[in-house]
Amino acid sequence: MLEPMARPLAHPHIDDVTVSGILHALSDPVRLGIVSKLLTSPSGMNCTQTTQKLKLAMAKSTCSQHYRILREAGLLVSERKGVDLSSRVRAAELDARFPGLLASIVKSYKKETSRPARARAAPK
Amino acid sequence: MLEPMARPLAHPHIDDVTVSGILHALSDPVRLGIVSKLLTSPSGMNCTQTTQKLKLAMAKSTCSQHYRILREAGLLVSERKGVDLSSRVRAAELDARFPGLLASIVKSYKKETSRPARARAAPK
DNA sequence: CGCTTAGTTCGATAATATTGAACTATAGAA
DNA sequence: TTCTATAGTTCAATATTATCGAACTAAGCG
Repeated sequence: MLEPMARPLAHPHIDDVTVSGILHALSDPVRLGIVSKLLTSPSGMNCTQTTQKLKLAMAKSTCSQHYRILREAGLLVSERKGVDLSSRVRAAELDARFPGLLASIVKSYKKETSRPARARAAPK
Repeated sequence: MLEPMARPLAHPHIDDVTVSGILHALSDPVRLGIVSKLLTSPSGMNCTQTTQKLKLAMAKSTCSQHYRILREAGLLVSERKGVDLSSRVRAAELDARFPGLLASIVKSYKKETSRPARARAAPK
């Protein structure tokens, strides 16, 4: 009998990756945090580790969606590693297509998180 | 009698501008196009000119919303110039807060628009 | 004033995102 | 092999957000 064949994951060709797509994917603070974290996690990271490391409370279905969005925008490659799905940033490819873009975004993000936005007048 | 006082436009303090906010604002191709165009339009640009110059067909209410989103994300300053509202990019301030970010995004956008993404297998 | 140009606001509809529950995939134990 | 636990995905319902036309507000001009 044939292999059940794990459902193929959608990874766009690097030439199909768009700036708008990248910005949309990273416009969510959670996803930006994921990518930022992944860049310094050479062995990749899965959903569970993500929720732990970023100290976020979110449904696993939500985490799954975030990864799907990042993957479909061309930011990540995901592959099965035993029971879990491990993802990494397509850093080299992305930098070849849009030199400096991702690095610039992550740099700004880190600057921001190291010193959060000032307190609002009316914090709602 | 007091001035009718034009409704004040919301312009966030530069320290309240966030990376996610910027990326979200620019994640829409129309808005990215507007900002890109504005950067080379020193005298500013209004909604009508935007629709013309970018050759876009959109309701003026939609254009108004796009400008509102860009303004509230901290990307633009808008001011009345007689009958119309003229907007410009807060380039210097933004570059001081997030060095290179906007320039990097616009550079990538221009690269992309100068040579569009390759044709899809199934252009739907 | 009254007319024209330029935007904004509003109400309805369409497109996205979030979540818990149910389902699929893989590894390891019995 | 069958049973269990772990890790994600898919689904259906709900909540946000975006788009559009229509109605309304602001500013300049005759």
